[in-house]
Amino acid sequence: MNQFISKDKRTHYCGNLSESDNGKEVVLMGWVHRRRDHGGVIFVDLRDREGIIQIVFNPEEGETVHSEAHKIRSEYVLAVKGKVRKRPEGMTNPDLATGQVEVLVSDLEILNESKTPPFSFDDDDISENIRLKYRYLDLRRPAIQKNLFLRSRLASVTRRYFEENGFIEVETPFLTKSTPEGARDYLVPSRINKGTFYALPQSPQIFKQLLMVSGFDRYYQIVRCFRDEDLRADRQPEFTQIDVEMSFITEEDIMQMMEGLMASIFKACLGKELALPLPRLTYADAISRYGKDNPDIRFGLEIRDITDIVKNSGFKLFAEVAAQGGVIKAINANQASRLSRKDLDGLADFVAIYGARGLAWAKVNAADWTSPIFKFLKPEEIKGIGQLLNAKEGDIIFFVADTPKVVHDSLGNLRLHLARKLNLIDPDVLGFTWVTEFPLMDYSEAEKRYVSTHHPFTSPFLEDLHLMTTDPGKVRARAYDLVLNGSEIGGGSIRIHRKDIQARVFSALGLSDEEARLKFGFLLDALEYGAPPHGGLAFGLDRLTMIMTNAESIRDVIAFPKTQKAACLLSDAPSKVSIEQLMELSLKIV
RNA sequence: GGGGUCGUAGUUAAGUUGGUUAUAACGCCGGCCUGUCACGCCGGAGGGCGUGGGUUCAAGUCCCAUCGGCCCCGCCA
Repeated sequence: MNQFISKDKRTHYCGNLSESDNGKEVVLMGWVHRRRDHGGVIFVDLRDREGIIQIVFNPEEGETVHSEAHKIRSEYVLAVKGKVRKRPEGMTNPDLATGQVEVLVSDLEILNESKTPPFSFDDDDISENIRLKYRYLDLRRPAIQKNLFLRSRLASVTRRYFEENGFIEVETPFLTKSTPEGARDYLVPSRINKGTFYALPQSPQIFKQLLMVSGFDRYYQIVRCFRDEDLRADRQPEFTQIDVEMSFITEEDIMQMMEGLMASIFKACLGKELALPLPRLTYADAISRYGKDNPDIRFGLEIRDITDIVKNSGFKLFAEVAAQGGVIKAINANQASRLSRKDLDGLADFVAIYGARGLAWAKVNAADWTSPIFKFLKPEEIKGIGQLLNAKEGDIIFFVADTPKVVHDSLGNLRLHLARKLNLIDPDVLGFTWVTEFPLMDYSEAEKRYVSTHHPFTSPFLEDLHLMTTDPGKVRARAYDLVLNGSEIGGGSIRIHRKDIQARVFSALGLSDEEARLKFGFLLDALEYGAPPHGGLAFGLDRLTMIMTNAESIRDVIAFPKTQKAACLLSDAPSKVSIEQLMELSLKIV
């Protein structure tokens, strides 16, 4: 035994064999994907990470091997030696990459048996429950392997790009200090310092800024980050960031550098050329035209403001909303008249999710509209709306009247919903856009104060500084997000490097000197020792991989993901710990 | 914190207004078969319906609670 592994080394991957290997003696290792036993000849589809090859056991080639082959079952691990040969005329399999050839086996060793797997590796609709419990089997599926190979390539191209451009990769700590701004932290109790806690980083933000103070000039890191917030199809509690920071630069320099990175990645991973520079939108435009700060620009259906047209409308709701400082906006779903009355009612339910109390609609006919609100509107209003939205016969216009936030949320999401329903998105188009000039701060109703849109170290536009005390919501930030196909794949900013400006921002955020010092003291100290002008950005590696692989869930691009309840079904984490462990940490469960 | 949806053999699903031994396909096991590639043919085993209560003569079907998967709102600087 043990002829294989130690002596007869593997010569080829299964999936790499082709006609050019015809006649070669090869040694293969792999898993039994399927077995077809014809009584005489036995076919086995042998699978490894590169693909599948049909191997043949023929009784005429040796009775011992053939009888051993009878024992083979699904997912057994085999080592075989044999000769590659072209398949006989008419016996090729065009559905298989290696379908022109097969391997006639002369030696077989069953390296390991396998229990019958709990699900089929061909099946696409296995419950995630089962998939995640047996993740090591789920990961045998070629589709998922392909995702992880692309992810690895993406990371590798990224490293090469940054090395070529003079960046240094520096590791920053995972056991660090809790920063109460922003997301919830994952906490780690300190045994040595009882009653105190480390926090796992939500991002290496402060450390990378410190590295700029230290003079490293150009830093990057592919780094895990942690946020203890609720999960979504594109959100995991631990995720990977491509983290970047540069000194002595403006936003133009960063954006250019990052566009180069995107071009390298898409070229190397997907063979796609990007047209640079990438398009740009201001935050204000993104919101007003698309209702979102992560607009999907691959299709139209843009939002139009009709407040001025209908503020004195005979339709009382519009007039009232306008009088109360709300807005009335609309989108034209071109040629959507095939939507049924039932569909339209469904859309009203859809926008209700985002707080809209109603969804008015109008089917555009040659001479008039079919619409519940038609009779309330004056002819000039109908004309004005029709012109602004370029309405043609067969179109359906949708209206929402409410606060700006509700209008933008509901129409922004309705726009996406309709695009999918009406099949308006070309899957081959890459909808890149930068979104710039974010507001520095938003008013938080929950906290009754202004909070940072991005983070408190983001530099304001200097020309907006005078608004800091009078109208903080109007101050623009030197921040920029990169959006791809309606997904925020990265974001960053020019940072504050001057202590006086940092103090003004903290004060606008309602942070006292003491509080600021308590939370970020070490950064503030550092800014006093010759901090260079600097800025950076971070990409979500998982989300980028998701888009590039067309994955529907972030779990499909992460080897061992968590469920929506933040659990790992494979390892059963999180789990209870012993009382001894708790005592050692001086912790008590309340 | 909230809304929605799902949980029935190993897997994927079907199970009408509650009613005899709970279906099917694939998989699995056994037999036959020398060219298939979702091989074919014959035969067989396998679950008591996520869990715990309850209503009822009778519950997979109704009610309550609970656990878990997924999607979404809030949240995610």
